[in-house]
Amino acid sequence: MSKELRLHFAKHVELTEQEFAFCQSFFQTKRVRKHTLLLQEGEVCKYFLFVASGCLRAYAMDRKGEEHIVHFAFESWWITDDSSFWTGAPAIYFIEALEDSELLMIDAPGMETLLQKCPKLERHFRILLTNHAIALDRRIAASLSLSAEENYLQLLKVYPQLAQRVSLKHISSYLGITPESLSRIRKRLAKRPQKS
Amino acid sequence: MSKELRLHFAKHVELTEQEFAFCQSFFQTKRVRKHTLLLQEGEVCKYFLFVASGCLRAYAMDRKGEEHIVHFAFESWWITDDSSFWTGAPAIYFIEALEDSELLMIDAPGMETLLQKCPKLERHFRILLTNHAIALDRRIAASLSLSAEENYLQLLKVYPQLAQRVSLKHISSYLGITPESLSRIRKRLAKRPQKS
DNA sequence: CGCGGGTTTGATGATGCTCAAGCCCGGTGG
DNA sequence: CCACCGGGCTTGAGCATCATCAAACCCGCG
Repeated sequence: MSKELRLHFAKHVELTEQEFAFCQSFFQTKRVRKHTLLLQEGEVCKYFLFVASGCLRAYAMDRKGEEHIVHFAFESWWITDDSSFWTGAPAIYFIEALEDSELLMIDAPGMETLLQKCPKLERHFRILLTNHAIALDRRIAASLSLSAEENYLQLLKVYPQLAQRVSLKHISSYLGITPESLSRIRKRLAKRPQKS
Repeated sequence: MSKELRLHFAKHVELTEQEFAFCQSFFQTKRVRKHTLLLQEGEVCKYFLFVASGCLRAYAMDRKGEEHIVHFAFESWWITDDSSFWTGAPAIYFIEALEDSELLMIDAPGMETLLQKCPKLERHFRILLTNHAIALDRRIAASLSLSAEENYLQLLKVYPQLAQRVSLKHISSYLGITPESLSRIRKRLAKRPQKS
């Protein structure tokens, strides 16, 4: 299960076997079944999670009790409630497994130590966060300038796996529209000339 | 003008006078007047900009020629087109000064060298990017769950300076609504019992 | 079978958009 | 000093998109 983590780190830094073994020692592994709640709003988020396999979602709940998905996390992505994890503040998101998943977990003191002892990873995470920021900017730009339908198509272009793996309800929540609207959008697209 | 940069770095790392002097040597200074375009879509974004004073905006232009503001940058914030700056791809945003501004500029090779020679800054930027990601997540969650009016109020709560310094047109563009709508929102708010 | 979650469909309505006109105010030139 | 212009903001009327509410449908599972 840590093979995925090894490959993941290798994207931006080179680690020797020993170095990686050292890093790995900071993580616990966990297998969870679909629907497992890993974090609740209001708790302190103890772990930074690496998804070795499976799929999670982070969502916020508004005053009316509606859920709004802020992130999905598939294989070899990280997920956490950043503000809670890094500062110890109460979490503002829920995190839930959407499929049976294998996770690697590191807590905040572990993360601090890891980064201190293995400063190469500072670089790794800086690059990761930069890419993350690029993706978030694109999502924001898309939501500002596109219609619901265009937004959906753009999402599918970036994450083609999504339509297969995630329910209509969750995709609509991520897009900020109702399930009914997304259903109608799909219907329209289905009966329209489409490429590929 | 580099005093602001010094204070900024001091938020997350400690640098000696020499270290800072070294860092500083990587930056050029630039004063620009309101309305100056610092980056155009399609160009390669050569610089990572630190705003010592003043205010800039980054915006995307859609097919219809409408502008959508992705970020504002006030004093001691950074701004760039990340995907272009880090990878050399064509920029997808425009960057423009909204006020006369003082900028510190570093190019990509400079940035790489700086981070290599002064690894403490990896940490600084990682923390900065984490905070940035937190802010972006909140903006996304807000746009998913709030009405235009609630969104505007939330924005004012986070950046009270905004209403004074930035035109209605630009704020509405950031919120993803038309100037007309924001004008009506303000009218409604003005004639309603308000706190403070 | 029949239950139940997720999805689809339909009818109606609200929020925010479009287009067009008018207003306010600061700047310029006569 | 005033008349005029122009940009930014406001206001109004009609419209599009998407939300809401309610019902029906589909299909896997007990």
